[in-house]
Order: sequence, then structure tokens, then C-alpha cells
Amino acid sequence: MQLGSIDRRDDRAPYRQIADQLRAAIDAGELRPGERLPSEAELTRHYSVARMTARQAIQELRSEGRVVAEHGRGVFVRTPAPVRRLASDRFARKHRAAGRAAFLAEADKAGAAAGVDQIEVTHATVTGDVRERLRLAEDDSVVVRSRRYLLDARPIEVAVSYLPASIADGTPIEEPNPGPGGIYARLEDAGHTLDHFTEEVTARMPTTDERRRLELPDGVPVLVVVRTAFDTEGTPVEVCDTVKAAPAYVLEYDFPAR
Amino acid sequence: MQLGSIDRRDDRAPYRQIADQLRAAIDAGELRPGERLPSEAELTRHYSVARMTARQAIQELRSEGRVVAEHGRGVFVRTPAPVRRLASDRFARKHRAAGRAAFLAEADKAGAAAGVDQIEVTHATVTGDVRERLRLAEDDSVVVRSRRYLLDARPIEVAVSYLPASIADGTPIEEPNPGPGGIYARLEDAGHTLDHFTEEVTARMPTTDERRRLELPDGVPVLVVVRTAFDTEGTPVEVCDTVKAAPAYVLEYDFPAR
DNA sequence: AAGTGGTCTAGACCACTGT
DNA sequence: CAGTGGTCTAGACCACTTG
Repeated sequence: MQLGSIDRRDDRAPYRQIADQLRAAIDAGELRPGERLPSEAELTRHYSVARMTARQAIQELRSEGRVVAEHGRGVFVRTPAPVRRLASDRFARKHRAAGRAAFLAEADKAGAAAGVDQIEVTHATVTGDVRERLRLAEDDSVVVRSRRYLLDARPIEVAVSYLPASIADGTPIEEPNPGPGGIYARLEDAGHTLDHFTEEVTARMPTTDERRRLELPDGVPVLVVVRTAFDTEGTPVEVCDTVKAAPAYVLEYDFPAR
Repeated sequence: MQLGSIDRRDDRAPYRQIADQLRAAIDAGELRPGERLPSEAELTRHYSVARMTARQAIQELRSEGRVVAEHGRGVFVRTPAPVRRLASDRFARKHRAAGRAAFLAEADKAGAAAGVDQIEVTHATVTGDVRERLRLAEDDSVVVRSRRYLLDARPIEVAVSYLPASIADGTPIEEPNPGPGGIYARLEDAGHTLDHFTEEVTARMPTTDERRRLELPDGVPVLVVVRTAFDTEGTPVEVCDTVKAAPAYVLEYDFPAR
């Protein structure tokens, strides 16, 4: 790629000018996804700046999520993650009929290799949001199902489901593998026909723990989706708290103008 | 607040240890929102490290969106933005009846001072996503309505609406102020009774331009919501592309289990 | 004027990756 | 091994905020 030069009279700091030039090169397609940026040593020589100045320019692009540094190898233009489009009918009964949980059924459709790991099932009592959403009393126990979803061997989502123990106890929901159709099929087996879901969506930067579990580089936010499932009685039967690598997702919703 | 110390045998780098201690202090409530962190000079003295090391610790918290640096004043624990909950019935006809656009009607309800500025209305031809969504031919013209939303004088969202010129031309939709009930009311005046909306939601780090318009500090992602409005004929009549400061929003959706 | 963060320099040593 | 990024030091000058 072609590097420009620094104008010391410019009111942008030198590191910003370098960052702007690199960013422009990426936007213009001179640096394509997966390509290596000039090394810190090259930038240092070319622009006649100290190494920390070159580093700061790269740091700026990293925190924007545009490049990824790999120790010992170089800094690379981020390759866009394959996007999963999550339609709001993804929990429709017809998909469960095929005997697959929603996530796996969908991945099949997209021809991707899907997986679930880090499955943990425990019992606990809960406070705050989850308790309110499930309308539980203080000492009511819940079954907590925690797991991580992988697509093409890359982690893309961590999820924790909370189900009232009064519903889930003694069912396969307490097992790591709840059987064909997933826990929603088991809820219906238990007489809780599902009626509707609500989802609350927001985004933020990941915690340190989330960055580790999702293997997120710098500058990648997460989508936080909290879903509550209601049965035909209007009783909340599950709260599912999910944290997704944001660039890997588009959520789709459809609603009436009424 | 109480500062700890650095363990040189710890395999976490010193700057990470410092960052971890500050983060823990914030999480524990020892440092409350709005409070100042120890200055770089104080950290440097306390931990006996170089200034750049202390700075790097603070940089880590900044890119996590947990603290905000103010030149000449200090580094402060971020004060959570007031959250707007956007329910999916916010465009319901009953809200338009009151003669207010959706955004203003909602802000009234929340008792906040809402505003809109940077309104620009132009004509253009479009390509890509927007053209596909509106099912337009290559040379079809659209009315482009761009604006910025403020809550309590702080910018929280920028939005661009695209409407087919064949529908919007000659209506108040071409005016900066489209009149009571907003453009959705004008679409219905023009015989396009609204039937339903789709929304596509994702999140990413803001561009430089978005950071400026939304006055975003480091480490704050944006929610990107693209809404398409359909009339009762099934014709797409508007595409609205919005970029929201993520911490200021929770989107709520409700959908059937079917 | 004193204190704060923003930027820059010119080195150093280390850990990781590839040949 | 050479080349890469990761971390650290010990200074310097600047711009901004507050008293």
C-alpha cells in the first residue's frame, strides 16, 4: 500500500493523521480484509516518528474494531464475521418438530457447523431482574442452564437460561442434554404450551470474562438479548440471558402498526 | 479509595493489575458513577511505575466504556445514561392520534426534554440495501430525511429515512417539519395505511463521524436499527436507518411462539 | 500557578511467530 | 534466527481546567 506523510502544522496529532491514512486505505479497499498493515517498524521509519506514536495510531484502529493485532505476526484488517440473521420466528413450533433445538436447526439451514459446549446445569435462587421476570418469591429455586454456542468452531454466543424449579424439576431440563427439540419441547411436554416471547435488546462492551469466553478481539461490542418465554396461561416459564458477538448477528423483528 | 499493590511475579502485566484493581473498585461501589479516579500522577507514585504504565491501565477502562477522561479535570467513572425503552408498539396509531411524532410522544411520557435538530431533507437516488428494501428501480428517486434526536439536550440518535419520491413528492413529507403525527401520519393521509414494520438490529463501534454527532466518548458502541414500514398493500413505504448510542437504549419486542 | 490529561521521544527487554 | 507486537522506563512539552 501507499503511505502518505505527516503535516506538522495540521491540527490533528501525528498519530491521528497516521490512523486516518490507514483507515482511509482500508475503506478504499487498498487494504483488504485479512491483509497485513505496515509493521510498527515500517510506520516508524516511513513517518519518522517514535514507535509509540505509530503504535497509538494502530491502537486507535484496534479500538474501532477495524484491525486485529496478532502477537509475533502483525496487524491485520479484520475479516467480517459471517452474519447470522435471527428471525423472530426461529422458535416456531415447526422448527422444533424436526427434533432439533432452535440454534442447531438454524445452523443446518445455513450449512454451517454448529456446536454447543461449556454446558452447565445447576440449581440456585436468583434475585433482581430474573426473579422479577419469572415472578418468583424470594426463596423459589430455579434451574440454571449455562452454555456456549459455536459456529464453525468459533464461539459466537454465551447464554444462561433460568427456569422455575417448580416447572423444570424432574424433567430432562435438568439434564445437560434435554433431548430432541431442546428445552422448549420439554416445556411443552410438561404441559406448558408456549404462547409468546418478549425480547429486550441492548449493546455494550464485553466484560473481561465475556471477552475470554467469546474470544473477542479489541473493539468488538456484544449484543445483549434477554428473552422471556410465556405459556398460554400467561406464566413466564423461562428467562434466557444471551450475550452475542455483535458483528456476527443481525436480529430481525416484525411487528404490526396496529 | 484504597489502592492495592503490584505483584511482579504475577503473570498479569502491571498495567493489567492496576486496571483490574480499579475495575474491582468500581464494581464494588468504592468508586461511584461521577467520581474521579486517582490521577495518573497518584497512580505513578503509589505503584512506583512509569506514567505510561498508569496511563495504559486507564486506557483499558476507557475502551471498556467504564470511565471517561476529561482533559484538565481527571478521569471519571461513567454515569449511566438514562435508558429509553423502545417498545415495539411505539408506532401504534393511538400514539399518532395525540398529534405528536413517535419520539416526542414517548419523551413526554417519560418526562424528559426531547428535541430534534440537524434536520435535512433532500432528494436522491439510492443503491444497495435501501433500494432493495424499497423495491425501487435504478433511477427511482427518493426523499431523504436526515435528523438527530436529543434527550435532555444530549444527542442519542441519528436517523435517516428514505421514502419513494413517487409517494412523498408533493406532500408535507418534503418539509423539514411534516406536521402533527409525523411522516407516518402523512403517509396515511396519502392513502398508505400502515400495516406492519420490520426491524433489523445489530451493533458495532461508531464511525468517526457518528462519534462526533452523538458526542460519544471512547468505548461506547452503537445500536444500528433499520426499520422498514409496509402499507396494507404490502408495499414498503419507508426505510429508516437509525444509529443509537447503545447504553441509552433497550429495545423491546414481542412475538408469538406460533 | 498548580494540577490534570494528551502527545511525543528514544531507548530497553520480552514473548510470540515464522523460516 | 529475524521480524513481529507487548510492555516498560524516564523523561519532555503541550493544552485544558480550576482556584
